[in-house]
Amino acid sequence: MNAPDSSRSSAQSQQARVLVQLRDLILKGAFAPGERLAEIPIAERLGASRTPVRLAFATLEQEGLVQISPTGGYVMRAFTRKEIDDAIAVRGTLEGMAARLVAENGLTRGMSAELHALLRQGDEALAGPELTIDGYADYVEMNNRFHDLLLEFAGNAALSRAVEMNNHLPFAAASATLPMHSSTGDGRQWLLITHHQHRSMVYAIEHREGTRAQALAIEHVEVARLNLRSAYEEPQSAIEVMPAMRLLTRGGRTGV
Amino acid sequence: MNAPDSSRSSAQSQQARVLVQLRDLILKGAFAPGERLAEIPIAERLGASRTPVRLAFATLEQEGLVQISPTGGYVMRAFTRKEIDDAIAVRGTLEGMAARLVAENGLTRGMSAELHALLRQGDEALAGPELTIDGYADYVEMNNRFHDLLLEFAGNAALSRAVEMNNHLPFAAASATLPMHSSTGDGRQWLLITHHQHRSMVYAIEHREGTRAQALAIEHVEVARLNLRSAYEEPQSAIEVMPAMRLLTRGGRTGV
DNA sequence: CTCGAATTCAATGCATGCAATCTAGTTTTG
DNA sequence: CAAAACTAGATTGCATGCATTGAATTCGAG
Repeated sequence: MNAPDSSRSSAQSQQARVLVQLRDLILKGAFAPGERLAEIPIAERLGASRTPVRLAFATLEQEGLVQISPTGGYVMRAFTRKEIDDAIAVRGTLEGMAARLVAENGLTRGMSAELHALLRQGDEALAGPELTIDGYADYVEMNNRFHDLLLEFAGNAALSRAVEMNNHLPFAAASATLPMHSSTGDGRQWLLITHHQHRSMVYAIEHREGTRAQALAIEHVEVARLNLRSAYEEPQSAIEVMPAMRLLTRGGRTGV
Repeated sequence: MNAPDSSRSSAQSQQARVLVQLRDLILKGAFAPGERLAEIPIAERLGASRTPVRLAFATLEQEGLVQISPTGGYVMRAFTRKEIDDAIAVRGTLEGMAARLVAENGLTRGMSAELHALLRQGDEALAGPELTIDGYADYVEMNNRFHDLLLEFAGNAALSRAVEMNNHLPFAAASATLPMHSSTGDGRQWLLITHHQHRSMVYAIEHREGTRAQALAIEHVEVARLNLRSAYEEPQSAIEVMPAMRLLTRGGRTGV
């Protein structure tokens, strides 16, 4: 209706653009769990025809964000707390494997330098007595790169793919569970803890302590679980920072 | 134009049928690595229009079987030996996690009975002094169900999804690396070893020995790695049993 | 004879039309 | 008044047409 032909000048294909925008909409909680995802309204909303939308649906279904309706079409999925918890546990196992691999294979000088640069970046982000918004953003950015780098250094494509797939679920990614406590006072405390874990992991990796590096990576994701748990206790405040909280069901049911 | 509308009476959708058939074609080595996968010939070959084929491509690309060509369209992927090895290692880690979870959560009576039934089925398949074709098929069937059951008992949907995704890669699935030695004399030896590992895993799980169960599951996939390695040494005989061997590149390059 | 450039052909990406199917609303009957 | 059946509307699944873009072939020049 509103002729959204803005950003039509984007050089990439419709298919890629629709996929990204639709995934963003979903993760922003634009659709309620169980809601029918009709092709035509979404196509109009994104300024494309039904074909790229349908393509995007196929991908999003693989990613686990939408479900195929038995009657045809797609339906917004609901996520239980257990599912998110389980996905975080899977991430812990996979990142633990990555850390162990990196420790066993050893770091080149360049790799080590990159990791230490990220550690310093984290130091700076957490330097002051108070955590600023910019410092927080810097830390999140550093955190993402740290986790990506570990996977890259592990040199296992299947492992990277598995983590990437897992991270598509809401709240399962490394950065997803950090933001919720940024404004509260103890947010900095949590970041100091995770940052210390990062430093320990680098130390363990550099000293070829594979088992320790693995254990640290597994323990590392427990912070994400704790943060998610506390977000559950204050849903109304958490939903403002993380709109995808809408996708979580209260009870134990997957939206069927 | 030759209108292959056989099996058109299948009740399922074109999309699902094309996806399954195309995946089968790929895993049977119908396309050479790097080969351009044109929509029209494939659509004609499968008796559908280009639309379902395109949909299937999107899914297969998520599964990692085909690549998007930078110029547009899709290209058959090549797999290096390292990629397969890495995928098997990932499966080991994930199945190790599953075994540990089952051990920690405990088995119900029914679960235990199911596992023991599979163990007995394996005993019978390997009973005779010689391994028959039927016995081999029974063992493969049992093996698949064993691994599926462990994942199911783990009760972690994200974990199941990760394994499922990983298994889409050729040779990465649990059953994929068993068949190659069926005809040779030492095939039975290998199956006896893996069967013993199954039994040990069930024992460890029943006794809540999570770490042992995990270690056994990780070690379990090493047999798959060894089998894959020996298949490399006799490529011409292996390619007859496993046509997907064609998809493996000799050198270290991914088909680019 | 070889290399380069222009042209022609084919294939993709996307939009849309059409038939089958599901949904919702309304009417009718017990 | 309630429940079931029928009808009308809308939506999906699929096929296909069209324009744009990449690839290959052929022609020409050095």
